[in-house]
Amino acid sequence: MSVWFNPAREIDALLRKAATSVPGFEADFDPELKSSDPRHADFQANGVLAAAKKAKANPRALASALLESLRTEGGVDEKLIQVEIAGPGFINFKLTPVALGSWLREYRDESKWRAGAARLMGGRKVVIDYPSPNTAKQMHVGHLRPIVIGEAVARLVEFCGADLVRDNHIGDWGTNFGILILAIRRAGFQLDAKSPHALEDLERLYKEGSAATKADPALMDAARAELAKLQAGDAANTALWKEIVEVSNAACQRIYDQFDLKSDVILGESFYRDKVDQVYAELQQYGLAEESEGALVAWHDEEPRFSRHAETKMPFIIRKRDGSSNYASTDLATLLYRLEHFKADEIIYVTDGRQQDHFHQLFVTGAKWFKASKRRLPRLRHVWFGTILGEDGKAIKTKSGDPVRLQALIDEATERAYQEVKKKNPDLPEAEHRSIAKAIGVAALRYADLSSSRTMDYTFSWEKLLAFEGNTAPYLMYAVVRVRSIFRKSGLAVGQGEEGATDPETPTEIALARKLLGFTAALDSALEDLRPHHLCTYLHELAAAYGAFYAADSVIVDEPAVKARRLMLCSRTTAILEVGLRLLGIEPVERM
RNA sequence: GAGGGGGUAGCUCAGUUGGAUUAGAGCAGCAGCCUUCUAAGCUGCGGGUCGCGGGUUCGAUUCCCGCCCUCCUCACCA
Repeated sequence: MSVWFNPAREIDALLRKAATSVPGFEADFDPELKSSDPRHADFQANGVLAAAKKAKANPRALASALLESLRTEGGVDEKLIQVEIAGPGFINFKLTPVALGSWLREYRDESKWRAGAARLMGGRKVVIDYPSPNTAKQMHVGHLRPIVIGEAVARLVEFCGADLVRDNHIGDWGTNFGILILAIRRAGFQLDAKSPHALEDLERLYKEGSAATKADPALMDAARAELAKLQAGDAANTALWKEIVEVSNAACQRIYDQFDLKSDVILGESFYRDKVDQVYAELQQYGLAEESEGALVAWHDEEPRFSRHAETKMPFIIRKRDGSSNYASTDLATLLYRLEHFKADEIIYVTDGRQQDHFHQLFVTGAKWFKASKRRLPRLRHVWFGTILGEDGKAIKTKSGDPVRLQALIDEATERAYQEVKKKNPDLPEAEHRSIAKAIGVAALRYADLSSSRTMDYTFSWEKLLAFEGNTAPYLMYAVVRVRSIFRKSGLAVGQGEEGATDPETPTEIALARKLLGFTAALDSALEDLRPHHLCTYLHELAAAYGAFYAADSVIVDEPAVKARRLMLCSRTTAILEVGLRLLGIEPVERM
């Protein structure tokens, strides 16, 4: 018989079918099949308990009637799956070593898993918006998250079959430019885009401008006026703006390169400067926007918070009092562009959680607008993340204080990794020490950020971000290195030497094999809410299972069948670890 | 006030639609394991009334209600 790629799904279907001929089960019976504590079983069906309650029947009796029906219908092959009733009426399904072995022989490489995953998002056109920084600031540790989370989500979605456009929607058309231009003028500063200190100078000026406009409302108005001039096409401000953007983008690119981040398009807010008038016109035409205190705003009375009757007014401001555009204007224009130009089925925005209200209003406004104009509305998702906090427990900001720069963090991670690899593996050539250190350092940062739930805030700490032991990227990469070393020493390529492999036998072989089968479930749960930490958790468990196997069972042994099956386990382990690490944006290394 | 995040082991955090005698992991602590495939590793031990109080249920860290603590957002910043 053929081997099921996803046994849980097949068992679920069989139980539903079996239930149709058993009195006591309704037509919409859900077996509630889920993965189980491995001490009991691989999967357990809990649904009989709920059904028994409805039918006022004895759950265990109902469960055995269901199993009887399953058997008469052909049931499951008991050589592959053991079934038993347990506890108050759970049905346990345990995969036998025969089933595990068959699966491992059948589903052997990335192309098989990719094909399996493609059913999740295959054929969908998806635009993902990240890391979308504001311009004219140096990147600090707070900018780690949009880069790392955005990249992981993008790769995950792409792996699952989406036709993906990565759009870096940089913030290059907002009031921060008004502040910066004002500060430059006030300081009499001459910007030299070629100066190596250009960005530092801009950042210093921005900080000065930010403090000054905060202290003096008249200066804030002056800053807004500079922005209005820029948006109106003023030649001097436009020239200055161009230089600032150029300096800023070059600096960002140096960071992106180190994170292996590539955008398909960079369509910043300024790209939409000539597209906002249509937004104003249409929203007014459909009665979705109106004047309020001189600004053009959208209210959403059906939501108390965004209602015009709310105690604290919170309108969606789509055009400012002075006529200039803002975040909302350009985001609405961007929404339309992504529908018309990219034919997006889905748009994913990766930003800080403090923008939740903005996106809520954007999505509601967009939905009403597209409905009124008879346009198709893409699925809109805000993939938000928590804030990285400074030692003081407050969000890290450029405006105040002096946050750790992202480049400094990368450099420190690389240096620590370099010292470590030189100590652990002194015989490697210097160049390899350097390249391994770079890979491990950045990987450690990424994984540290990705491994906790993205909606959690966390406090910045060198110790946390640069850990190399335990549940860290180096631990996972190390598991890959140990597998590859075995193949290298045996003169085999990964994937070779497994002819005649028997089914897993020892407890550690069986535990590893079961963990390997869990890959697809891990993908599902990571994709569900676009939460990469589910993948991290899985990969750590897989690496741990490999660690136990590695310590308990020698691979290079004399008995050919044992050796073959252990090589097979090694090969599958490294293949899944490598695919999983790459989904997180981490490139494995051969040695470390 | 409204909306959102969080409150689980000394610390940092998992816990998928409520589920099974011991609620998991990493770090930190303690005790072991390198002449054989890389010890960035492996094995074991100790450590938790899952914020508090009710409710629903055969069963609640998970669902409902109330309360407490904490962080974030709330008119022209993005």
